[in-house]
Amino acid sequence: MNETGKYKMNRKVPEPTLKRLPGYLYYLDKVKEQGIINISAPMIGKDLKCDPTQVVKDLAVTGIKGKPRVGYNTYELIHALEDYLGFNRTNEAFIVGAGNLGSALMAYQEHQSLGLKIIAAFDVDEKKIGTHVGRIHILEYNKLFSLSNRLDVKIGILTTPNSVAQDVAEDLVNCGIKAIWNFTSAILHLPDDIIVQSTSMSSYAAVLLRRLNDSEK
Amino acid sequence: MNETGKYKMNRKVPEPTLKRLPGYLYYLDKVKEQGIINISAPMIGKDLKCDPTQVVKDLAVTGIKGKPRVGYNTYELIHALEDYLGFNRTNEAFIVGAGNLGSALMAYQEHQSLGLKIIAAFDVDEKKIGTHVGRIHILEYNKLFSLSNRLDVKIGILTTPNSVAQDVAEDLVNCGIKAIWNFTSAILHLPDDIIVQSTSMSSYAAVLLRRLNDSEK
DNA sequence: TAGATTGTTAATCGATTAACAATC
DNA sequence: TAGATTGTTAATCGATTAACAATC
Repeated sequence: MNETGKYKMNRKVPEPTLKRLPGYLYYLDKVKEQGIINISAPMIGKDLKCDPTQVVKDLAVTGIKGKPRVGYNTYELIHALEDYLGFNRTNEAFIVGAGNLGSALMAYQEHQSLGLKIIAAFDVDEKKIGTHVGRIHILEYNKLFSLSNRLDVKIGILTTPNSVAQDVAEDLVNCGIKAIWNFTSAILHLPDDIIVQSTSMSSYAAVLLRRLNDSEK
Repeated sequence: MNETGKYKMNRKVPEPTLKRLPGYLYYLDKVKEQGIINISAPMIGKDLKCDPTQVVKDLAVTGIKGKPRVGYNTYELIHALEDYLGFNRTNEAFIVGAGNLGSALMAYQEHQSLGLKIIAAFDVDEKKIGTHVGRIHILEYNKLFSLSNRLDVKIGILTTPNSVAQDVAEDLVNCGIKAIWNFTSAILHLPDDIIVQSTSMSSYAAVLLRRLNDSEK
């Protein structure tokens, strides 16, 4: 069968590749600012400390074509990456749990460059309800249901205490959320078609601390 | 040659394994609370949605022994994991950059269960210097050098703007820091013996957004 | 004892790296 | 043209999964 569609294929793009793509984007923005029009994979590889062949393979998933002996057009490459990752669209999200981490994510400016737009936050804490972080209002948790009825938000960011994570996740799914960015330690049991991306601080701490202890022998 | 030392070996433990270990720990704490004394790998695998063989292999890195037909002693297993990961020690850290993300990490209670103790924060913003988040004081950036002379802190948490990340990282290394937890998007170029753990929010966003778009076909 | 589970060794799977032909 | 770089196909490497013997 022939390859169709905007992007190269439907063969699932490996997660390690996807995780590397924003790194290229960040790097290319700096390259662009320096006025470099064409950039080659070996050059990118050198600056980013990774294999040039891998750079070629990674960039290929966006469908962009490079020119032998020249490299890739910086602008085209940036555009292709942003388009492929969805960073140039507006991806609306709800956030549940307006504690320390939740508030930080609300205030975190960089989300905007990812096209992530947090349109409302929810919490059960009376003291937080009615307040806001930046332009994002913190609403009563129960409002989640009525608000999701009127809007078509697909992404939910979960920054609640671990103990209520599963219940809240289920509520989010019932509200039509298709993807959950889970910052809790809870393992979520949800329908298979729901995309769950877990970002566990403790996983990173584990690697860091263990490697540190290894190095101290 | 014979295997020596407290832990099973010096064959490098795979990063995916290390990343999974805190998940077991979180799960086992809940199991312990339920009064379950012995827990088997197939049981853990079922609850955590992963392969039981993988559970066995993962847990083996801590050096703990299970009993056929019985499983592992819950308490011993928790202790072995905490010990292996260094979560039951006090791992002192500096944090540089007291913006939104930095402040959130300072306030984030869960770090304590990882044995991570942020003992001071540094920033160049006059308005922040002298204030504190929780019990952590925000000091003038230049104090980093004198303070690191008196203390023996090995971990630096980097939550500065991207533009100064490399410079600050170099300063940290000059101050005797051995491991850097990098929350910026910058690629750090540091001596090979320095452990760098990069936690990039945009990598997670990339995977989430791309998978979401894939699922919408 | 019988049988479930550990723990090790082998097979598979997937990602990275290498090789090389195509091309500008 | 000559040569650097892309892009594809093959080889390697490493992690996951399967198979099975040991054991309680």
